[in-house]
Amino acid sequence: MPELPEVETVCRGLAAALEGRRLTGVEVRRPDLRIPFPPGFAAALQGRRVLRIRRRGKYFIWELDDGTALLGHLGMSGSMTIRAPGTNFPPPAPHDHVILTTDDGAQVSYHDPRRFGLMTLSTVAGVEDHPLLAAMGPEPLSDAFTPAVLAAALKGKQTPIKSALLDQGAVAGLGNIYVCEALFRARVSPRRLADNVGRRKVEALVPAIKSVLTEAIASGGSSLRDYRQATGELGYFQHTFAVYDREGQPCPGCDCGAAEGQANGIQRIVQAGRSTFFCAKRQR
DNA sequence: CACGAACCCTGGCTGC
DNA sequence: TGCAGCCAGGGTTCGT
Repeated sequence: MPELPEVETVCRGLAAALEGRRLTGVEVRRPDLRIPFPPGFAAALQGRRVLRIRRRGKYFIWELDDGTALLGHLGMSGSMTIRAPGTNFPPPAPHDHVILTTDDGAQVSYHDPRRFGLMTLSTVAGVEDHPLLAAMGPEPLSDAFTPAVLAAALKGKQTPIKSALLDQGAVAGLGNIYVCEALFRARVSPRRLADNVGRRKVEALVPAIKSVLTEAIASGGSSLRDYRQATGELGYFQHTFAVYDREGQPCPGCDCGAAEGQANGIQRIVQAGRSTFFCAKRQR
């Protein structure tokens, strides 16, 4: 479910509520997420103060006051929800796998029906070198992400650009939705081989990726089925999708498919087992 | 080596 | 109404 904008939105919500707070309760209700919790997981968090919450790609990182880092991923269906101090906390729902309590009486629950998410421990000093993060590509919203850097990542790859951009080692944080949207903005066909994306198209892709991610973050992310911000609010970027999940609808760029009986419009294909949505007329 | 398919798991929707 | 089948925002592993 969550791609970079959703994880960023969740981290901002968590940071506002948790930075400076102490974790007074740690309840692990189900230990078998994608990878098991490490031994001593709950004890390592218990009593620690949260100094900072940040994001790397689709991972969240909590920096604790003893140099421990909590490193986690929301997978496809994970969410983190804050319940403010003073509210009546509902009993744990099915798939609430971790419940944290803070010293000001707030509660944070990690909920993940499909259990593709994970949480593990690292250190603040070494978390960037953790095996889960070490091979990750540049942050797309940083100044380090430039056309030259993207071109180098695509060079020689005989896989479609759609698949290449989903590779977290090329650029961090993109998922199925935002790759489709960025390719549309840059007018690049998802079927074009990565190695055959010319310099001008790479130069269009970089700002397309940056703009779609920036706008999605400003909208609180995209809520399709169960995604929510940490505050419980829905994101609303899904109303802005140009192509994602819009098969058969007119292309918002060239309006093909709008006229009666006209064959064009947004089409859906499958690449590497995932749906791709695009306009074959506008994206080349 | 580099690619795509299969798989991990559950829930929701579609169509018969 | 019931249920089988398919699909889903992620990532890893296995086979070609």
